[in-house]
Amino acid sequence: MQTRAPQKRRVATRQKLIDAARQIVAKNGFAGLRVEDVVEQAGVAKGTFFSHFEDKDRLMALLIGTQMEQILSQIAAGPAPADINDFSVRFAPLMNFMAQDRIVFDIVVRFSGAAAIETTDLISLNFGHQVDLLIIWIKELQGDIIRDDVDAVLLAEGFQAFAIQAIALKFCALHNAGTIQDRLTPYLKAWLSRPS
Amino acid sequence: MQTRAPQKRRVATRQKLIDAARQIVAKNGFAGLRVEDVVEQAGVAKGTFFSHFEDKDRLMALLIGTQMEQILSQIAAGPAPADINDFSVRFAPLMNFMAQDRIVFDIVVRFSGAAAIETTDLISLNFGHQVDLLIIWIKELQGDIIRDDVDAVLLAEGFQAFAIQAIALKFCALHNAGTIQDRLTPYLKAWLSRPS
DNA sequence: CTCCTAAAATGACCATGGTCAATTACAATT
DNA sequence: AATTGTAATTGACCATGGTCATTTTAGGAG
Repeated sequence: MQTRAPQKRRVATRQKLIDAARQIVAKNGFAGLRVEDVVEQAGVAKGTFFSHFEDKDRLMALLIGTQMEQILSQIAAGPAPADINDFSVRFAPLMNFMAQDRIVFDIVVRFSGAAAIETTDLISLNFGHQVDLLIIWIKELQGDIIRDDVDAVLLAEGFQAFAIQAIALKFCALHNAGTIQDRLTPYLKAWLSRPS
Repeated sequence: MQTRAPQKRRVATRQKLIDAARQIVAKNGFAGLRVEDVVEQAGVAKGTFFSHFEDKDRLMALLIGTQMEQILSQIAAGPAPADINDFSVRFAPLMNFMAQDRIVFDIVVRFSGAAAIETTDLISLNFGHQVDLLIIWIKELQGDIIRDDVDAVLLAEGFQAFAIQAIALKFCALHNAGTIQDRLTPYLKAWLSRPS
């Protein structure tokens, strides 16, 4: 089945919608993003929006995923962690981004799909990329300060589970003392440390 | 500040709403729960609903939390796990309940502690009860098959992080092969096992 | 029993995400 | 250039969660 290439017009319209959404998010935050505002700013009809995006959440997932990829590439360009505490520190920008807003975190969780292989969804792709980077970092330290009795893939995916948990606690009124990193580190120490 | 006791009428109305909601969920599932149907079946006006529940999600959280407490008490009444694999098996009913439906899982995550704004929120309470039970189970096996170099509380909370991750993968189209328990067990073995 | 005040309930109304039959613009074919 | 099939867009309309000024009712005081 041959899928015809989209017309130039369609590509332009899509870009107008994305640009408009980005501006609105920059001004009002993700919580203040309304479809009516997006289409008005983009100068298209409401129906056009939904012919480009399955729903509002997909557009948000696109915007969020794009930013997550940018942040992750910054992290990947930086130095590898030297100790377990560094894992939290290096990932702080990405975790703080995910934790900036309840809506953002909800979207991330919903679309994370943790380490998906074949999908066009940027967030789940990003989670895959996170694992890729973590595996590289873990393998560098494995046998040294990191345990080598567990596969690096499992250790990397476990990191993500703890990260999500640490971020979730940020939104808990009862547990919002301290930074995300402070909450994550004890788990990582127990999870990654080489048994002595 | 003295809060006056609610009138009998109010208690009765609240119960009518909850009963109506339960019947609708039993018939249409959580995804098919509409506020208009609830108030119609309860025989009250729409505004009454929102004077009893902050929003629709809170009602769902109440229904879900109630069922989770029932399931957890069943689990607690059963035998303690004899090995690490048993942890997944014992918790299977609760995890399958949380994984029955995307909406249910979303609500659970949102209110699990990621959203423990109200201390009366049954779901976050339930997560606390889960930890309580897990701590008891862990302590029974700690030093034997379970590592004792990490605090039982941390181990219990880590269990939850892995459980959420395992359930989340169920909703990922690419990773929906196998049971939740199958996905959880490798993490638990690595997390709980006494280093040899 | 009759007032009276606060609690409780009401329902018209709003906000906003989402649908779809109808219309317009594009590009390939003649 | 005219025709035509289909991609792209439109906007009136719908579905449903949520609001709030108004009305009704409980139940205590006199």
